[in-house]
Amino acid sequence: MSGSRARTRQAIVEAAIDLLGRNPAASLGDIAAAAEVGRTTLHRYFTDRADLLRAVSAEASARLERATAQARMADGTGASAVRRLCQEYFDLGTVLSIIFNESLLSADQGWSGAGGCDPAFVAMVERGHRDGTIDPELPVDWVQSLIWSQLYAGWAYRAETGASRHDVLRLVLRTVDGAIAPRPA
Amino acid sequence: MSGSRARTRQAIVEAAIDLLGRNPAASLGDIAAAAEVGRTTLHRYFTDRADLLRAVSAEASARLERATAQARMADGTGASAVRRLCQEYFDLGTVLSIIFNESLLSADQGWSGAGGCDPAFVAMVERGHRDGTIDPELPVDWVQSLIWSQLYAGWAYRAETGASRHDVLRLVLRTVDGAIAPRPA
DNA sequence: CTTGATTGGAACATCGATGTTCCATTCCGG
DNA sequence: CCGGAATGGAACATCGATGTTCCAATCAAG
Repeated sequence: MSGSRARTRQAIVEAAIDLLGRNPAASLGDIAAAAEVGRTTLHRYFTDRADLLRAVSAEASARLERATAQARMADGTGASAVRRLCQEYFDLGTVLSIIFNESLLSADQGWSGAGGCDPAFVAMVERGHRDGTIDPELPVDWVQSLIWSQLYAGWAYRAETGASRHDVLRLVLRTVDGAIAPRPA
Repeated sequence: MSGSRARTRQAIVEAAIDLLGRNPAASLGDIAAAAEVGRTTLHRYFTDRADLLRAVSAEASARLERATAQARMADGTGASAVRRLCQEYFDLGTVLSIIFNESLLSADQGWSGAGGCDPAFVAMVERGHRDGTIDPELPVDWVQSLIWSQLYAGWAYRAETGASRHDVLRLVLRTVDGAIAPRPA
């Protein structure tokens, strides 16, 4: 039945996001095991490893886009929008790693990772430059790189230290705020 | 002759640091090619892949230690010492990735990556907490994670944008300074 | 020049990951 | 209950990375 197929497929994609986020070289066998399906079943849904990767990438992009929309980058001061964006991205977890690694391989998406293309993001940071809430010395690209690296660092920090979600989010926001703040000097 | 052997060995280790830093799954064949030696020769110097990894790890640790000593973490204010440390680490390049990935696998070294053990580092940050140059709300572990992530981000940023060493170092230092500065509020 | 050291290449066996095929079992709606 | 859909496991072929062996070519010092 079609409902069952959809559920199985989703379970595989989710297991793949989890494992591939931690280790991009995870084997299909491990992914199948994590999804609690046979390796045969996995191949029944995704002919190739590449096929699975495409599905994972699509799911990750969808989640990223949802979080992005949620952040309303066009509202408020530049810095407050950056803060909201960090909050929304924070819970993406291993999806961040997926997007991050993916951007190094296929420069297909109009977004993220590499050349910092997303016009809404550029607009947000440049607005911050003008309204005095983001250090004008920091290029847009750099701010993007800063956000990604801090979100990743926060995720890793949490995994290492076992700190609470709330505490780590607090640290990330405080750090990013301080980093992008214009200098008094 | 012994001089030749040492030179060949060093060339292999250096090529390995370069390739493995970019891609931890690089094949021995690629590494041999990058070192401009035959794969046979590589195996003559390092029986295992594990054997080569040990040598790479040792070399990376040595370079890291040299840079650490150079930074004189005990001198000056906490923040100024952090700044010096970033400067010294900045040129380590792919060595940073090696150390970073390594720390996730083998928690043997008394240093770096994971639990932030190095007593000199702890002393430096706590000094900064006391002398008012480092935000006391940021745990020592977090400052360490911040430094690593920014150095890595800086390296990646440079590779992506082609910005000059000097400009990227400037961005890294400015960002870390701002991030660890105590908040006026 | 001669000799031992060093190297590169070819061939081979092994191993794990991958992808495919086939069959038995289980699940679920009609 | 029945029949098709969905699943899991076993077996097999393939492929790339790895590690080993052997031999010919080259280098470098005496």
